[in-house]
Amino acid sequence: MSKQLPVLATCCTPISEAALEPAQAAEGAAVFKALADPIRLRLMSIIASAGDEICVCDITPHFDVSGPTISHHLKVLREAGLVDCERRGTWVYYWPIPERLTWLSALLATPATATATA
Amino acid sequence: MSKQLPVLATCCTPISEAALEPAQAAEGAAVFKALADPIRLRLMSIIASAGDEICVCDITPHFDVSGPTISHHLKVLREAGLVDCERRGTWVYYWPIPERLTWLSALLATPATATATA
DNA sequence: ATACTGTCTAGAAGTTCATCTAATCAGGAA
DNA sequence: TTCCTGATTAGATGAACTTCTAGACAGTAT
Repeated sequence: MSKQLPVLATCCTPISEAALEPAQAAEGAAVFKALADPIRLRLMSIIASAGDEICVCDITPHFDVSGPTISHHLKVLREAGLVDCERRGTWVYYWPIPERLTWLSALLATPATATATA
Repeated sequence: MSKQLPVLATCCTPISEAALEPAQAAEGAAVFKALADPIRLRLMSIIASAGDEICVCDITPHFDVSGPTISHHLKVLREAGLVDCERRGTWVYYWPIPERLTWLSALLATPATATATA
């Protein structure tokens, strides 16, 4: 179930430091788009804060939308490289890819961010 | 030209640490949506890396789309609270609101982020 | 006042997106 | 095998988004 993705640089220059090249902007915007939905942002947060991994069956009850809709949103997060998953028996488990979040966080970092997170 | 916005908490719990409440998720997703477009992400980057402020007339030449399209995207960034602007004579100047970027960066922070930005 | 420049607003066209229902696939149990 | 449950895929619909052209507005200069 793993996806082949263009590998994002593991580190980057924050957007406040130098203007992004169009190609980098397209890459970054695609990942932000994956988080630009309330349900997907909550999904990401539930998965990322779950500790290790979490079963879809434990995710769905948090939401008021249909199962296929959750499945669709999980696919978007997967294709953005933010999470990955594996079927084990009847159930499918999801876990976060924290490098992706780290990369985004660094992209948005400002001089104040370093102080705030230090 | 300043906007009245619901004030985001200046600090926050990273999404990896605790699951976001629906209301927080809606708030965050709205800001991510503003950055989820290649042109807007480049605009944000150009404005944030300009030092102090920058004239629209110095922004437009970087892009291949029409003036009204740039104007529309700047409005989206403004309504997301990411930038603000002021007309001075013939020209309009934009500057970043770095607290907003700091907030987003902190929201996405992971344990690794603190190390990376420290 | 009139003309010119820089920027924004209004309205329209085409595209993308979120969501649903129905159907399909994967795996376990009888 | 056959049935049942968990999850995904397929297809359709209505809403939202991006972009354009045309027009309006703000300010300067002649």
